[in-house]
Amino acid sequence: MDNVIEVLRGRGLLEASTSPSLEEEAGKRQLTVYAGFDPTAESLQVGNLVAIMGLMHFQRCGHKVVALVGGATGMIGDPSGKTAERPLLDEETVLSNLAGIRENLARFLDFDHPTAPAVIVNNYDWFRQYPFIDFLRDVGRHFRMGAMLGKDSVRTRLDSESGMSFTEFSYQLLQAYDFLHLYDTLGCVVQLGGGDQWGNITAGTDLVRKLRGQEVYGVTIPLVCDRNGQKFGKSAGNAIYLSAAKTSVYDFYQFFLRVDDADVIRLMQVFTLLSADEIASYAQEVEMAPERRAAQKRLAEEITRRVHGDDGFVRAQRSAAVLFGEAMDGLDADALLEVFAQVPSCTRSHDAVAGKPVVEVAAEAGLCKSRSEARRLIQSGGCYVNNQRVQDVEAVLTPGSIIDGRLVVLRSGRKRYQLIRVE
RNA sequence: GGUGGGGUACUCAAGUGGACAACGAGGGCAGACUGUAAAUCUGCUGGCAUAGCCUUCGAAGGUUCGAAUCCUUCCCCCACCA
Repeated sequence: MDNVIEVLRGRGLLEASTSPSLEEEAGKRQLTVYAGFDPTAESLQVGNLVAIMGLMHFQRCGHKVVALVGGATGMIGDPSGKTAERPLLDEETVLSNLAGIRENLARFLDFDHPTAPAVIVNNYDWFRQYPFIDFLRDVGRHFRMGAMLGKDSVRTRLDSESGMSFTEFSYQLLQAYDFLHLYDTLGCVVQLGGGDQWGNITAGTDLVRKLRGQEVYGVTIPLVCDRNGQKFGKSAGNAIYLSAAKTSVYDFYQFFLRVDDADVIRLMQVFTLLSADEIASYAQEVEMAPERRAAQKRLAEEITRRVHGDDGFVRAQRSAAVLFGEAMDGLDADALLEVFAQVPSCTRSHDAVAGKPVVEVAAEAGLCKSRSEARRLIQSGGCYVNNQRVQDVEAVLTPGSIIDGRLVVLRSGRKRYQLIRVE
C-alpha cells in the first residue's frame, strides 16, 4: 500500500503538515482522517474538490475517512478567506443540504467499503446539546487569546474595515472541538483541509494534544487558483456545482474543457488519478500542440465521468462536438433534443413564442436577465436564434423559427445556449 | 459611554445643492483576433413601452423649484479614549 503522504506530495497536493512524523505513521498503520464541508448549498462545488480528492487518496491508501458536514459551524460561518461575514444558515436548510452532499461525496468515496467505509457526520449532532457554559469551561479555557488573535484569518479580518463579530471569532473553537470529538469517538487523528484552513486545523491539533496528551496531525492542500490567482471554480460569477440539478452536465464538462493552458496540467494532478507519466505526456502535448487541447479534453473527461458517470460524459461530449463542430442545419428536433439533453432548457407554449419579439423571449426564457440586457446583446451582435445571428433588435420569432414546431435554440455569444421546448 | 472617521451600483472607489443612472479601476457580458486558450483591441454593464419615463448613493423624515450632496433622528462599521 502506498504511503498517502507520498502520494499527495507527488501530485502537488501537499502544502503543509503539522509534523513530519505523520508520514511515518501513515506508512505504519491505518489512520482515520477527516475533512470538513460547509453545507451552504444542496450540492458541493468544484472548489470543494481539493478536499474531496484528498480524502479519496487517503481512502485509496487504506485509511478510514470521515466527511464532516458542518451543520453547526455552517450556521456560524468561517471567517477564513472572507472579507465579510456571511449570512447564517438555519437548521432546516442545513439538514436538507446534507443529503445532497452525501450524494456528491459518494462519487469519490466508498461508503460501502468492506473494511474501511467512508463515514459522514454532522457536527450539529454534538453541538446542539452542548450548553454554552459547559463549552466555555471545558473547551474555552484551553484557548489563549494570544494564539487566537494571531491566526491569519482573524488578523486579516480585524485589519479590514468591516471588522469581525464574536460569533465568527468563536469559529476556531468550534472547529477545534470537532477534532477533539472525532478523536474521542472515531479515533480520528488527522484533519485535512485547504490551505486557508491551517489556522483552524492547528487549533484542533493543539486542543487534542492539551486535553488528551496525544499527538494528532493536520495536513493542508494548496488551494487551486487560476493563473490570475483567482479562486478556481467560479464561472460567470456562479460557482460550478457537482450536482446536475445546480450545474448542468454540459456546463460542467464545458467548464473543464475551457481551462487555461497554464492551469490544465496542475488541475490534472489535483483532480484526476492519472499517473505521473501520463500527466507528463499531456504536459508535453500542451507544449507542442496546445491548439489540440488534448489535456483539457482528458481532464474534462476524467472529472465528468467521475461526477456524472459515463453516460453523462458521453452526452456532454457529443453535445460539444455538434455545437462547436458541425452546423445544426440538417438536424431535426429529435436529434437536437438529444444533442442538447444536458443544456439548460425550458418549456413554453407555442403562443408564448411564435410571433413574439426575440428580446422578449430571450429575457423570459432566461438567456438574458432582462429585456434591456437582451436588447444590448442583440445590438452587440451576440444573440443567435437557431445559430443565426439576430440582426435587428425588433426581430420577431416566426413560426418558421420553431424547428419542427417544437424547438427553438437560443444562444448568447459563442458558448451559452438556452433551449426552448415548444408545446 | 466619549471623540474622530466612515456607510455610493457586483467589488474597490470618485462625487459634497442642478450638467448624476452617478468619474475611474477591477470584475462580468458581447464583438474582432484565435485553439471553445491566453494576451490585445472595441462596445456594453439599474429597470421599462428606450431620443421619454421610473427606481437607486445605510434607513426614515425635513429644507429647496431641484438633494448622493444641506438639516434632524435612527441603524451599522472602523480607530482612539473610557
